[in-house]
Amino acid sequence: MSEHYVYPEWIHLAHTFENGQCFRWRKIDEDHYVGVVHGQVLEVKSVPEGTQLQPMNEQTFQTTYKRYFGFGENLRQRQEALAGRDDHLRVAFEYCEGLTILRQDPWETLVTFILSQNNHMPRIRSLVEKLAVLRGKEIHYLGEDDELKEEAFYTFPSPQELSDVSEEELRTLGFGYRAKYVVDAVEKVLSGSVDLQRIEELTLEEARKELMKIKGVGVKVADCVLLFGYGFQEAFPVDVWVDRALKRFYLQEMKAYSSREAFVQEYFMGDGGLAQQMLFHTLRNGRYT
DNA sequence: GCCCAGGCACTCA
DNA sequence: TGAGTGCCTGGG
Repeated sequence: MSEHYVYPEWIHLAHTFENGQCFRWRKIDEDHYVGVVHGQVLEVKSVPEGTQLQPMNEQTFQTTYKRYFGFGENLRQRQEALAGRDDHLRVAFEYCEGLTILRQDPWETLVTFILSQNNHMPRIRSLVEKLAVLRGKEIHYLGEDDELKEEAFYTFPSPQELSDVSEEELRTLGFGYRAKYVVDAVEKVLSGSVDLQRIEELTLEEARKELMKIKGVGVKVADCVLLFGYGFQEAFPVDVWVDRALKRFYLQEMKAYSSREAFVQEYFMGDGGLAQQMLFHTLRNGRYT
């Protein structure tokens, strides 16, 4: 049996893993998931004392995974502050308790959201998985579940590992017109014309511009990468669902602002990313009547 | 079997 | 600067 570690903070795993911010977690049963993160197969379970991770030791947790799960970032207080703004956010707060915004690997997040455009979630999952099988490293599950032990898992391939992948090869796998976007992202990151490390030091606006140098990356995809990959808490990706929510709930308020962007920054108090996830998740799951 | 999805790029006014 | 349209594909 591999080592495990329990962090004394509870998060709602289903709300966190099944809200469209990540695509490599799989449900084993209630409050129990398995996924590939930072090059290893990780099992996560909600337990009475908090959140149990396996395999994990305290040092690895502190250096890598604490950040990934967004632990220790006053999530509840921030959600509560948003809930105080209006009834729509209050409803979302009650439904989304324990929803966390993950801080995933920027490269993986970038490619994942390039693949997300014009796609359903199950298909996004399938494409991400295909890419992992294509060039990722095979790794194995180290827990106690006998079925999972038999399975092969794959890391998400680095830009170097994808350097020899052609548009043609990706098209054959069903990537469609997004194939050339993935190839372009690999080229620009490897050549240094897009510097993924530098992005975290930029302002939201500058960071967006940098990411949008890549073909197939527009404002929506860039904002997803900045929020889910870099932790820009003020990033506010607007997809069809969030667009519906804004029009349905905030049309009047928005008119008082010079732009939608200005409204979002002011109204959600710099915590647009969290507000966006709450509204998206609540609306998409039919909790607004 | 058809429809359409957590968009983007390109064109044209 | 904004609206309109084509794009790959397979899950629902």
